[in-house]
Amino acid sequence: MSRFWKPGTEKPRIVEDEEGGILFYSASPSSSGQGYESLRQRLPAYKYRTDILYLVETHATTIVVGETGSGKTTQIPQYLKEAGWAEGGRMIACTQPRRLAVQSVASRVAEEMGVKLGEEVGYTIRFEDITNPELTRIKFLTDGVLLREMMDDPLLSKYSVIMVDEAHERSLATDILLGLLKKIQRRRPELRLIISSATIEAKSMASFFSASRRIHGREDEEHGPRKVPAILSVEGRGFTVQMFYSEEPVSDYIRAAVSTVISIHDEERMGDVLVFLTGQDDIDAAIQLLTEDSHKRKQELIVLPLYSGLPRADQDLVFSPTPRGKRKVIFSTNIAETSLTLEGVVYVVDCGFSKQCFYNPMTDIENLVVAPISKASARQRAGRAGRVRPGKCYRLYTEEYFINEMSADGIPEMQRSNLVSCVIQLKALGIDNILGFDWPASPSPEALIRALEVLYSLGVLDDDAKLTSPAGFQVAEIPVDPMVSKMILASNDYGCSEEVITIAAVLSVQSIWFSARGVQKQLDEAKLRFAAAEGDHVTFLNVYRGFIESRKSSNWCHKNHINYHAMKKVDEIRQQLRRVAQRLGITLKSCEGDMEVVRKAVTAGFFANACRLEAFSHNGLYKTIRSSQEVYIHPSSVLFRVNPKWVIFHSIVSTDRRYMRNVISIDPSWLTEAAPHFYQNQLFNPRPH
DNA sequence: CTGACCTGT
Repeated sequence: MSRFWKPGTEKPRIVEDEEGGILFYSASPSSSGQGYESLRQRLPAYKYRTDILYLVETHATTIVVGETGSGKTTQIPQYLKEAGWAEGGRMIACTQPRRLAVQSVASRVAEEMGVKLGEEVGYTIRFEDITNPELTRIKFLTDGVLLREMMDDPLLSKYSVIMVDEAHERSLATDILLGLLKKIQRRRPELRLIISSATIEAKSMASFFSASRRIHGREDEEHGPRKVPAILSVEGRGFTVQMFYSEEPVSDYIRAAVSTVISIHDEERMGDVLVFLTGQDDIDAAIQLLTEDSHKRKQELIVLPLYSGLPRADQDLVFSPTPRGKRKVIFSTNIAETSLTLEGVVYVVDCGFSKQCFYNPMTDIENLVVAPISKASARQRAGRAGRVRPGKCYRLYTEEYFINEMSADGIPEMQRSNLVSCVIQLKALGIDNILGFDWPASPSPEALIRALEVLYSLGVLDDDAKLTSPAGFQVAEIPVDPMVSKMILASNDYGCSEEVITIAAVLSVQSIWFSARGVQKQLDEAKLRFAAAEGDHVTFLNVYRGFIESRKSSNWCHKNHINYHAMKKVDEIRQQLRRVAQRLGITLKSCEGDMEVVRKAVTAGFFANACRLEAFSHNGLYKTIRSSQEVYIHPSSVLFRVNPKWVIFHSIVSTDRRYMRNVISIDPSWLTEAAPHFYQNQLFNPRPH
């Protein structure tokens, strides 16, 4: 059982742990915080309490290397508060990359302190602000929310200490935040930073925060904290994990994973198995193989898939306790690497790959590809076997490959993403020299220049690459992709903001359609009930109207193959966008069914994604106007096989062909109307056919 | 004639 549970006392319950994963803690002893004192003192972090406080006092930046179960996330903010860092109206902030982690860590800390959540201890995530400006002293928040807060308070002046947790994950928001915090430190020497990171990244974090691009010798060494970061290592509470490697390279990792599971089951003592694969297809194939191969063992195995697209009820199955005499086998994507922690896992099988998204600034296309993982990822996966008792990890690659060929770290998201949103955020914070910005991991100049070009073409940046007023500031203010923001701004001129905000909300979620194996046909039929001749964006409006008319019924969604949770999110985003739009002076107005103005507003944001059907094309070949790239309408679009002459797409997925997803038909004259500078006269030049 | 790794404002 879990290390926090005293057998025979109370039943364990599930809450998030400090890695943002799920772990069994003992049930709360009572409503008072008294009972936590001894529990807190047994955490590894407690031994370092004095050291942590001393280092934070004397150093501008402290890097805490803390492994699983060290208690750093829940304890350090409390130590800081106890030492007086939250006095005089100041606050202690602690950021997390994920919403769930923010909520659970905040409620855990409130419980330990014996205070009501939302008073002394609070949290803020999108759509949810559980803080009290008068009372809150310790605030947990996503790093994305803290970035948004900077737009109102660029120096984050209400915080005395900012702890950035899980910095080794190198998410886009974390890296932007780190770059900006380094800048803030120069203006606010009294501010303290705590960066929490895994071992591998600690040194690069330290050198990032020590290196100064300013003139040396200016620093005032007699007063204030030391500028060179301190590094403190706190041991974790993970159990040892024994490693096993393939003797030879594996050609079919799905088959290898399944046979490894079978031999674990036949030869090893009880304990659940977690298998890391790359995606839904892998997982379905592996489960099919295993159930075919192991019908004899059927009564003993509970085989479950786990990926984010799975309905919530199916996801919850993996958390139910394994009955006595049975063994759970979970086939999972990367979701189990950082986002969720499964209790009871003793054996991990690691295929050595994951799906990763790479952005190509030359083609402006994102590619989702199966790629080898890094050593850091492999260690993280292996560590999932050592939370309950000593575990075993089976790597489906050779030890030689691990040592000599696997790269130490993954490529930070910053270096493989479209940077349009990132650049506009920095511009809104007054960072003029984007190319010279001091990033924790510099993105390629090509990606930055592409982002600047896109923003310039949207009229968001002027000739001096400064944010335009008011358009640039308005686009930065709306919490969606800049092209979507631009579309919302344009909707004000066309008198269709209600419709366009709904479309913007739908475009901001993964997919509103519910797709599962074997029901594609029913899904296609359901789609036809909502399909609009103008294209997918107008179809979304029909779906949303139906959802509202059904009074947001989950049953209605189910019957129409629509993802209820996605629609709830659409509704929340829509409400947020309406509030922001009103604040920016946009009139909320419906065009009452005039879809031409809606399509014009879409064009105003997405003119750069215009395509023309090739003359005499029999297979639906389009070419983009901007760069003559060959593209096709995705079969999931309502315009598939309709093939209007002129279309605009929202995004491209690249497989063997490049497919446009979410397509709307337009009139080419709207392009020159929306972006004369962008198209000039290239549209109507006759081309030889 | 077919795609959805994971996050976040």
